[in-house]
Amino acid sequence: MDVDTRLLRYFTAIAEEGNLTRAAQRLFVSQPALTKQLKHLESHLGVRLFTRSSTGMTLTEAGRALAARVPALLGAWDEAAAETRTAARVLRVGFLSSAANEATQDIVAAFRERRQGWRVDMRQAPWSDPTAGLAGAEVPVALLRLPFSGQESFGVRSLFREPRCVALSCTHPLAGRAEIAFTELLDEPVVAAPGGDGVWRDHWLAMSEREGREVRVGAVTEQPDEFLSAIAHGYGIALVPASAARFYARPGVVYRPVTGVSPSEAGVAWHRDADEAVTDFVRCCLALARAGAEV
Amino acid sequence: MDVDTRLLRYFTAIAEEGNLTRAAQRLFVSQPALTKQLKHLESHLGVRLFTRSSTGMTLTEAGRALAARVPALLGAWDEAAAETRTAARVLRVGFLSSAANEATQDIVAAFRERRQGWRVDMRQAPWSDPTAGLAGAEVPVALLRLPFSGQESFGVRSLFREPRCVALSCTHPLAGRAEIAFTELLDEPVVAAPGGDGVWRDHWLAMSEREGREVRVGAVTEQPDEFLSAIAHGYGIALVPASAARFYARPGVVYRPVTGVSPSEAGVAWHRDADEAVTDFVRCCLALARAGAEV
DNA sequence: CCACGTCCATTCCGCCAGGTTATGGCGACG
DNA sequence: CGTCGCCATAACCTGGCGGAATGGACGTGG
Repeated sequence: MDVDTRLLRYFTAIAEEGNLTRAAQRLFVSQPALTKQLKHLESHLGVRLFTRSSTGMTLTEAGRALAARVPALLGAWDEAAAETRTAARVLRVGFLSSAANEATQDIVAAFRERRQGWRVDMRQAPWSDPTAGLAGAEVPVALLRLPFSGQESFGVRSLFREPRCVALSCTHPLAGRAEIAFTELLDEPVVAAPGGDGVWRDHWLAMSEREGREVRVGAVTEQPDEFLSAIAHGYGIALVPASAARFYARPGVVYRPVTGVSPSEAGVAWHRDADEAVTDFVRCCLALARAGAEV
Repeated sequence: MDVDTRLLRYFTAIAEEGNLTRAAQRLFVSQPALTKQLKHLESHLGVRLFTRSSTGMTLTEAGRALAARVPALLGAWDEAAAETRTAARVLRVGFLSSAANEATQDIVAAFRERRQGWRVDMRQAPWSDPTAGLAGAEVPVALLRLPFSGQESFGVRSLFREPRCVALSCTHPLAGRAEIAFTELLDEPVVAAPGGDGVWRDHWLAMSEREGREVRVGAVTEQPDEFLSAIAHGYGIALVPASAARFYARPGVVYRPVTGVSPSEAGVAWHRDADEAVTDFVRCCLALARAGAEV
């Protein structure tokens, strides 16, 4: 009777992968769940969309007809949603923990100054999505950390750089040191972000500074509070922006400067086909980035 | 995260009614269910779509923007589904119990002759939907009984007429009679179809032949088997097409000719914007209607 | 020819979204 | 000021979704 966008995304994933198992892991669901959903779609349409074989799934004539239509359907929905939000004078902004630091409030204030009567709806994203909702079209613009994979398909501007430091438990042997060389940390277990995103994860694990040394993952966390408690429990250490010392001070957690790792870069990213409000927001970001960089 | 067509239909119903309670009964759900679903949609979009008051719901600016888009979205989906079915060489045909009688098989055969390699997918509709799925766009074409309300918005052709007779329990006092006058039946309880469709229901209750006499409804049924068992149990009598005697003979149920009621008219109806396969099917119906009428 | 790997289907189970009924709060209206 | 209509909330129930484990069909390599 009813079809939702999820079903359509499932369908395209299967079509593109040509393989249920792989499509399932790409969508982060189990293979039986996909089987079942696909059956629903097929019985809803009364049509077989794929021919199954032991080598995989291939689209039928009907499946190809549907596949040709689905992107337009999903696009039309995203567009309608974006237009609705615009009409409500609400700008939804994704962000990653403290992505833009102290500048965030100023950016929002500047935007509300520029667009009287608008509201800014800040949505914090989990670290499993370094695009902060941009990739899933949940937000048209986001404050985040660079680089992230898939960056090329969005508009991206750098806002400022800041050094990275290390977060460790106050009980850690190195906690008393004023400064730590990254080479001293190569064998420490780390508290990492989940997910498979390559560039971004590599940056925070400082893969390029490890020269091939293995990473031992002591814990995986999605959100700041989980992260802090993992650090405090001594499950591992982690590289964080220097500003974390101001934003995430907590008993049991200390932050120490680190030498030998590249700085972190904060940025703003947006969907290419976004509306005027988004470009206004980006302008505000850029205007305030200089001020923020000096903090 | 995901939106389905149901949510959009709910939304338009609320927008059109301007009143949750009425929209709820139009959609055959409870009012709290609508409240909850609407909240989901609003929080998904991060936008208030209606302003609530004790006089009802009125669209906000954002709500109007969405309302302007939704028909196109739903239409695009229906279109994509129709095209997919066409590509699969499947024609889905809605029908109402024995709508086209013996002709049905011949029509299907003729269609398969005309369109080599096509399959016809017959979907039986419940009597709560006299359009046999046409109104909900579940099928592009249907075999049904005329008249039904909303008829003007579809293509409609009459196929044949046949007399109506009365179905009654074999224990009924009149069961032994060879023929019955409708005036003798005015005080009998009847087994009726559910739902509010005016013209169609009135026709089967023979409202215009009752001259204002009240109808007593003894039972309401959705499907032939329910109907037959209701008749057999003596919950009431009912007018049926004369052909029912052939299609629905059953122990405990007798069919008797009735005088004083208009005949029943079988027809084919289709969506105006349907594709070639549908018009082919309609042609087959018309070609075989004459043959069927003589049976 | 068999043993194994791959891929899709099936089964069973826990859980949540979406439904229902009952009830509360609030403004409009007589 | 009582009453009615309308929407929100609470408590509860159930069907469907998703997960883990398993089965079955097919191809492939030793």
